[in-house]
Amino acid sequence: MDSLNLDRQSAVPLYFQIQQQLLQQIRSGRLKPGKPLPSEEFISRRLRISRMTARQALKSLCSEGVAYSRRGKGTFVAETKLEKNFRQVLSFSEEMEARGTRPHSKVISFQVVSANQEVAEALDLAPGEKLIQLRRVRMADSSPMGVECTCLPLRLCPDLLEKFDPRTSLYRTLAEVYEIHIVQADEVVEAGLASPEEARLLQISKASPVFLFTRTSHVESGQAVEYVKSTFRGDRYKIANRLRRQSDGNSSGGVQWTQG
Amino acid sequence: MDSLNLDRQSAVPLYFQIQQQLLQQIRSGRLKPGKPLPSEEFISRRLRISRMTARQALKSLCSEGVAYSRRGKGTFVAETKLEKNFRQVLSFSEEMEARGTRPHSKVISFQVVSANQEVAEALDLAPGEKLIQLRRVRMADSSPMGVECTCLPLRLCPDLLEKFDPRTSLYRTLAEVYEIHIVQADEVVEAGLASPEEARLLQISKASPVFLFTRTSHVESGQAVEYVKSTFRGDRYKIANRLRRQSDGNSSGGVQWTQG
DNA sequence: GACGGCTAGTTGTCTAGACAAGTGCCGGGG
DNA sequence: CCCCGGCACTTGTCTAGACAACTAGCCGTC
Repeated sequence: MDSLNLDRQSAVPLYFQIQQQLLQQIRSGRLKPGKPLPSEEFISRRLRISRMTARQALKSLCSEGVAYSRRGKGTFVAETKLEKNFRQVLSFSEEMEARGTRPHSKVISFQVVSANQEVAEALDLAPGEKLIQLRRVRMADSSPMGVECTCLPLRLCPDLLEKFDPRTSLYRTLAEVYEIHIVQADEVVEAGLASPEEARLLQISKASPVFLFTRTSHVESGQAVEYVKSTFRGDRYKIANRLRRQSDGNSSGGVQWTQG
Repeated sequence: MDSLNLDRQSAVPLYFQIQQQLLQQIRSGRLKPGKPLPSEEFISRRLRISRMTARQALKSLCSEGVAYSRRGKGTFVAETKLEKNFRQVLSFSEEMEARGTRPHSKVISFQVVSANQEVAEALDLAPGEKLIQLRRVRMADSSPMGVECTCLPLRLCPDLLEKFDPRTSLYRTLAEVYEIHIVQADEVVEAGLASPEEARLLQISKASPVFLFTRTSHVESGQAVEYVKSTFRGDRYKIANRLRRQSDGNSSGGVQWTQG
């Protein structure tokens, strides 16, 4: 009834199969917060695998914040109060879907422009180098949520204007057509007030509070390939985060820990 | 000269000793971003330990975002462009120190109050249960940066009013005096406008843009022990984050990846 | 009843291997 | 010149153990 089983022919690692099955039991509510997960010993005997492999499955759940371990006691399902928002910061599409609304975009402009100093600096471009600039209003159902302006060096994707359908995923197009695989981004968030143009596009009153996001995305070599500035409605948008503290003082989460 | 060495008599785990030494080499600049760390094989031969132990040291650096691994290539020091801000979201003390300014606080009130519904719900309290409430203005040098209101159930720390010096670290006091070890927090960030009182305390004009933070902190069992609401100046405060994308779909950072 | 020791169960750490799979380079054959 | 195979190196996964350290309950002694 524990419905743990393995496909040893599969290319999927054993620990990952176990991790996914446990995760599913947690998500489905069969394993409730605070309740113990099967022990490393139990899993390894039951599935006839090494204890280290079972351990790897449990530890991966811990590193995601889904579970926690206590020496001498066991591994337990973590509380899941913020589950719905957890790790969804800025993930526009996912957040909209979690709310049951369909995300889509309205393209304001999609064109080639010359880089201003700010973008040139962020993307390490030659002065006046050409950019692809894509400005969109991000919508949830028919309600505008934010304005987003994405800049890419033209030389990296010279025919993007023809090859990219702005209603699809930009990142997927970059990966499939140009072999540009973004693996990391640095992002800064500020609180500000909507400009008159933003207020009009977002259908809010002037000087409403907004989030200002500035993101620089990089490929594996560290080269910056994308610069995005966006403005999101403060009344409709929240950032949710889970912070974690490690015993030594280094955080495994996306943010460092606050000292009280 | 690689200055890796072990104290086998120490109670400190071997992998942790290695991790700390590598971390120190990275922080000191002897290992630069993009450069490879010693391979698992090299470390295990050099220190005469098992490869799995060397691996554990490297993996722990990866899980902290200090390094990253590429199958077939090696483990490398992560880029640190945003190092100063990276993972410092809401870490008031550290951010101030990074700017070269000294953080301190001005206590507005430190008293016992009855829980309102919002706090009672967050901390799972009985109706009307007593709280310790600490309101502070967070300052950088002599400039106010934010207002913070911290609430703790009185029954968990009955004599905190006497035992805690508000100029010291609250978390350290909770750990040392009451054995309350906070290991996780869920936080929500909103963009808003300063209220008249906040504007006065922060010395900004009314209706200036501000960040609103709401944090619920938990001990390992999942029990909520702290509820914090704070308001920080939008003109002085930024949130910096590094997002990382993994091939699997499991994020090691604190936030999930945005689809372009 | 209080206390202490024993024991079973659990996670933490560590060993000494194994094979798979991806990367980068070099050299040989076309 | 270009391509491809082989080789060295690396990380990813897995095995089958070992001992240490901690927890919780049980039981007998004081």
